[in-house]
Amino acid sequence: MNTQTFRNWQRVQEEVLRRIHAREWLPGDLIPNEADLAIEFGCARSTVNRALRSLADSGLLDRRRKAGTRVAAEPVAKATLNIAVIRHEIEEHGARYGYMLIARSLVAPPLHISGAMQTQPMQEMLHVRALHLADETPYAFEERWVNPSVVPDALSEGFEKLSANEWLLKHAPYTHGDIAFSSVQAEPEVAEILDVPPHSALFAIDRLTWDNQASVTKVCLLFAPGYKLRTQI
Amino acid sequence: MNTQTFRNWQRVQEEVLRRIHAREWLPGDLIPNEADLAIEFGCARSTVNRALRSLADSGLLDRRRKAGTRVAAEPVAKATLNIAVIRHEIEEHGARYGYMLIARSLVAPPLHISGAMQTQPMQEMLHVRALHLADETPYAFEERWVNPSVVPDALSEGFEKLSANEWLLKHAPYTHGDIAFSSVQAEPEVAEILDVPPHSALFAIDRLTWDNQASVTKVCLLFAPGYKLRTQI
DNA sequence: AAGTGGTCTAGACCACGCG
DNA sequence: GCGTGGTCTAGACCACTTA
Repeated sequence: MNTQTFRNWQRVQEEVLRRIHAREWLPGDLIPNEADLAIEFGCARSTVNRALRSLADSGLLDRRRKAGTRVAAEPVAKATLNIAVIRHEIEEHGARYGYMLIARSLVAPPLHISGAMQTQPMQEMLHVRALHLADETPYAFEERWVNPSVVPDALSEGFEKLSANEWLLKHAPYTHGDIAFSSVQAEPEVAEILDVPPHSALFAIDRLTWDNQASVTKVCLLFAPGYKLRTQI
Repeated sequence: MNTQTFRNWQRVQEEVLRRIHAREWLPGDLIPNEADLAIEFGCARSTVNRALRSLADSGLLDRRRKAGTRVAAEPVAKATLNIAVIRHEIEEHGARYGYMLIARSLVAPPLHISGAMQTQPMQEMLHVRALHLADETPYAFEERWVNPSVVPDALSEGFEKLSANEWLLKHAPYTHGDIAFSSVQAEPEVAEILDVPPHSALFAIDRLTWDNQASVTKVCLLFAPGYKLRTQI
């Protein structure tokens, strides 16, 4: 029944992709329903369903009950970024990872931090500043706020050898988070830490994670010039 | 059989998520196999399979035949970015979209372009430079190379009113692409176009798309300071 | 060798949302 | 109303990988 011995739904998917790409089915076109395609491909409807659902997830198809399945008029490219631990990212490039703690304190945060994290303005938070290095060269500066009422164990962790970046991933589960990528000019202090000229263009990743309704941690990572975040679409 | 009338697999998924999050199942732990979970949840194995497969896709579970399913020791956060047409991005923010063509020519590209696009060095390519505006303010500078042997129709398109960004999405299908995000200093010429101080930190998106083995287009988008690319994890 | 997840099937019921 | 996709089931076979 299969022309290959396995992954029949991928065969279906590839054939559908081929038809879209060969412009047999044009953007906006209604394609045959699942039952008809199942007959055509000689497989069960659920196999067709899996193939089409997967393509709809990637944005190439628009599916609506009763209205049927259409080729997306303007496919939205979806790029999936893997946000790994910085140590792994560096080691994957074949470089030697280094870590330096710059500061660690328990203080009341600035208002824009307590505001974003929705904590009481006077509540003390754990503040950690650290540097990640690749082959002894500054790679990324990390500035982080940790909510101690959600992660009390963090108070007894010095972050001297193990980065907060890595410690939190193992000890502080989160349910969801917001992430933003941007470009910023290096302030003099950060420029010195990263050993780059003042006002260099740095790649910034801002991340705020939540454990249900409570904020876990807010981090800003500033990457030295030359950093690129890559992926495929 | 369902406690809600629909989406039973999501109930299973949420219960598994709850157990991971409540640390009933710790990172690295082996969880019960599909058949046992199906009995426990009173549903078919394929329902459990869908729930667990979906969690494995998001990086929270590691699944291997015979070895079973484990809670990921270090969940890799996967951020999905929707790379939309710039016009839509601006209009979604409630701003008025504007477009200005700066230059359009057919020339032999620099070597690093023909190299990346794997075209013959002397082969002429369509070169387009344009500006996207939000509420009359420069938003992003677009510099693009289009492979005319893959998209011949582009030669008869002036890109005076409709941006290449938008035109290509409708007229030039692609099978895959590479994308990179980085931070760059504005060169004087670009700074003037974007109306920002020289050496401003710009957010850059580099994209190279392919139609099977042939490169379709290579584009560099430079966003004015303040731009942020946001998503959820 | 044996247990696990990956896939497929044939059939079923139903939520949704066009018309 | 009714066609469509969304989901679920019970069962089956098999690829993979570890023990």
